Amino acid sequence: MNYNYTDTIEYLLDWYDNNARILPWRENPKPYYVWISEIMLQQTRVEAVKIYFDRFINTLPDIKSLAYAKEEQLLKLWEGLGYYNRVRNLGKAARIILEEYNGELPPDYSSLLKLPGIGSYTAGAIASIAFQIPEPAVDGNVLRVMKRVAGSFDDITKASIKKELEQDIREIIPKERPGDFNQAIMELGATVCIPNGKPICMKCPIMHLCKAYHNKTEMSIPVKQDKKARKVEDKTILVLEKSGTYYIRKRHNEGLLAGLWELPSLEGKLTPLQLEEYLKNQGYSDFNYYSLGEGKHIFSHIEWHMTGFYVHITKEDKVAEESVYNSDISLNEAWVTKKEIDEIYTLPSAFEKYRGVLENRD
DNA sequence: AAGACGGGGCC
DNA sequence: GGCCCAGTCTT
Repeated sequence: MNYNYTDTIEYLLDWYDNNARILPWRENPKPYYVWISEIMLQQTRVEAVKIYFDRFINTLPDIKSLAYAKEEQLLKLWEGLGYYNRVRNLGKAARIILEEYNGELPPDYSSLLKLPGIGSYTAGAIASIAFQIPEPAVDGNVLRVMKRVAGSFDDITKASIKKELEQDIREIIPKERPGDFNQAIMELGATVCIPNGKPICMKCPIMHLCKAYHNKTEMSIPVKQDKKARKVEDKTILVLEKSGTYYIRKRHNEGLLAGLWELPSLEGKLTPLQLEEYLKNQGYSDFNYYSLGEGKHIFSHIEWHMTGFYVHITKEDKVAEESVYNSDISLNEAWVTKKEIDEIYTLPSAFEKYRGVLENRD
């Protein structure tokens, strides 16, 4: 397939020189900064990443500090960004880099690709941007822009289509400014050849050679296979309060929000009567409660429909005290203050609505 | 090849 | 309410 790549390069780089946004990780593109920013940017918008990036590199300024950071701290720095395995993989990769690469990111594509959390896109991005190695960095932007330019109705959700485009770009990527070339296409995709709504073709430096523009098919490209509907789950979220502390517990180590903390969330939508029964079973003998109303949180593949209750505990059975005390050793649950939740524990955004009612004591 | 994995902004 | 974002990993 002919994308008129050679012509494209000149226009693209020239446009990039005049239109690149000023971004924190662009000011000093050292490998560590490029790496952190690229991991954060996976499936995440530039605007959301900015604040997280600055805080992260100020707290953990180099690979060594990242390698030695505790998982609790890493998760806290990532709280609200989502896809939490990204930051766990960052830590793992940092330790591999210390052991196997003398503490420096390896300046070659295949070594980068082997590190946890780094796939073909990120390996290409780091190689080209941080090390000026001519490797492609094909993300959603690049797929969209290139398929529009080519006027192609290929289904971009297919892995084979992405691989093919990577190979095509590998053959024409300029040796001089490979990182700027990759970033130019992404920048074009993010600001001109946009995903939602109508692309601003009049501002595009390569509109004269864009087949989709010529054929007026820009709104029909890229083609993506339909994804299946989300599963809906009913949940009951509890804010259990006892002498100014709140009950939180650690989620299962596998699956959604693995290993993060949560306000107790029960399967299904409990009625007040069922709630009282549950609380008594838990050993709470005296309490009062009120409804916190409905809430909804949408994940990529699941939708939580929640109902919440605020429960003030005034008395609990000896048995319960005992069991809480015993299981406390596992560190899987805790009664903590709002301040401690804010500063130490990672509570994902799904609980935001109910987290909002927590108050500091005194 | 398909599904799991977060969260938020824009239309 | 749906789409999709500077994707990767697992099954």
